[in-house]
Amino acid sequence: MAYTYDHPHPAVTVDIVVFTVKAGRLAAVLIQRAEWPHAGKWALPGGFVDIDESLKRAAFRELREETGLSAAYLEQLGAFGRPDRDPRERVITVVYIALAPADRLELQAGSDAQDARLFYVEELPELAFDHARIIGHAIERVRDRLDTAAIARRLMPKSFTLSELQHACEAVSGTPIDKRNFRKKLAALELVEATGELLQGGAHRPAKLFRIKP
Amino acid sequence: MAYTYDHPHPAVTVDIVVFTVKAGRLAAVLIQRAEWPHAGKWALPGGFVDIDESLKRAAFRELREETGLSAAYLEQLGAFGRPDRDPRERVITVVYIALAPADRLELQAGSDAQDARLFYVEELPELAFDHARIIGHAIERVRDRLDTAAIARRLMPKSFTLSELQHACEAVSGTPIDKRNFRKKLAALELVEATGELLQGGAHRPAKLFRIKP
DNA sequence: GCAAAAGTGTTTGAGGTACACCCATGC
DNA sequence: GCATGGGTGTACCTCAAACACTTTTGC
Repeated sequence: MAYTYDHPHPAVTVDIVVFTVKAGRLAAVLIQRAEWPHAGKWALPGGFVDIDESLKRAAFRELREETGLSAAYLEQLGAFGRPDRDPRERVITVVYIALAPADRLELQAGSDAQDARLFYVEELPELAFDHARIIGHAIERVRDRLDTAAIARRLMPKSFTLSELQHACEAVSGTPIDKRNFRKKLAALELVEATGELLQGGAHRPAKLFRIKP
Repeated sequence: MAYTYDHPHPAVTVDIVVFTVKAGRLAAVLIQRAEWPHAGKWALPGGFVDIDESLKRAAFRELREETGLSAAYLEQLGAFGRPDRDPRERVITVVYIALAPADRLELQAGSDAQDARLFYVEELPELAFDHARIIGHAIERVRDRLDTAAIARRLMPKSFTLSELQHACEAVSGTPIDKRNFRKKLAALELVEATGELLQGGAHRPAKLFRIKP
C-alpha cells in the first residue's frame, strides 16, 4: 500500500518520558534499540502516530504497549523536529511526560528483542537520536512544575512513609529538604492521612504508613 | 511532483499566537481566511513546515511573512493534533507563542486577499479550526508564566511610562495591581531606569518615561 | 549499648498586600 | 478651579527557612 501527497510530509511519532521514583531517586524508562539506526543504544519508548488517532491517544497506546501502564498521568512536553534528528526520514516527535509509581510499571525486562529498564536520571546511558536533549527538557519541566501534592498523588504507591515521600520530593527537586518544615507543610496541605499501619523491617523505629486523602 | 510513503503521513504546520499589548489590553494577531475551509473566519497566522526546516525556523518564517516581525520572542506552546481538526487531511500543528511590542508589528491590514488585524483577547471573532481552543491555552500559558520583567522586555516599546507598564501587566494577568506595590517591586527589581524625558499630552501631570536597564 | 531512621516546635526574615493623599497639567 | 492621571510610605500578615533533641527498633 502506498500513500501519495503533492508535497513532502514528515513522519510524526510520539515519545514518552516515563518518570518514576525508585529507591528515593528519580528514574526514567528506556528501551534498548535492536535495529538501525542507533542499534544497541537506549531510547525513549514511543512510536508512530496512527493517521486516525489523537496525539494523546497515541501516547497512551505506546505507554501501555511498552510499560503495561493503562492509566497514568500524561502531559505533553512539546514537539521536537530538527530536520536531521532521524537519518531515515524527516520525523517530528511529540513528547509526553508520564508519571507513575514504580510498583505499577510492568517492564518486559530482557524478554527478547528489546530490553526495557529503569535508569536513574543521573546515570543515563548513551541515548539514541536527540533523546538526551529531550530527557533534559523533561527533567527541567518536572523539576520546576511538580509540587508535593503532585508527587504524592502520581509517583507514590498506595501507602508510603513520610520519609519516602520526602525522598521522592528531594529526588524530583534535586535539593535536600528540611524534615520538620516538610512535615509542617504536609500537615497544612491536608493531603495525606495515616493508615494506622506501621512499616516494620528496618533496624530502627517503625514508620507510620500514610495514604492520599480522598 | 509527488511524494510517496508506505504508511500514511500527516501534514505538519506551525501556527503562531502573536501577543501584544495595545491600549493597555492584551491582543493577538489574526488573519482572515480567504479560502475553504472556514473561508471568512479568522485564524492564527501559520503555514506548512518545509521538509528541511526546523519547527522554530518555520515559525520565524511564518511570523516574518505575516507580521513583518524579524526578531521576536518565540516559545513553543505545544502540538495539537486531533484527527478531525482540519477537513482537508490529517494536520498536526505545532503552536508557538510570540511576544512583541505593538509598535513593531507591521500587519498587511486590508491589503487584498487576506486581512490581518489585532483583536483584544476578550473580543475574539469566530475562529477557524480549533484555533479558539489553541488561543485559550496560549492565554493561560501567558497568564501564569509571564512576569513583570518578561512583559517589560518583550511587550513594551523602547520607552514607556510606569503606568503603561502596569496596565500591560494587568492586561496579561487579568487582575488589577496596586500602584504603590507595583512601583516598589519595580524598584527592587532594578529593571528599568528613567530616560529623563517626560510624556506630555494628557490633560494631567506629565509622566516620566522609562527604558529597560541594559 | 549502639547504630539508624522516626518523630516533633519555635524563631526569624523576606516578601506580598492593604491602604490615602498631594502634585502637575489641560481645559 | 476642576478633572485627570502621576507620584509617594507605612503597617501587617503569611510563608519559607534555619535549627536539635528524644523515641523506637534490630543487632
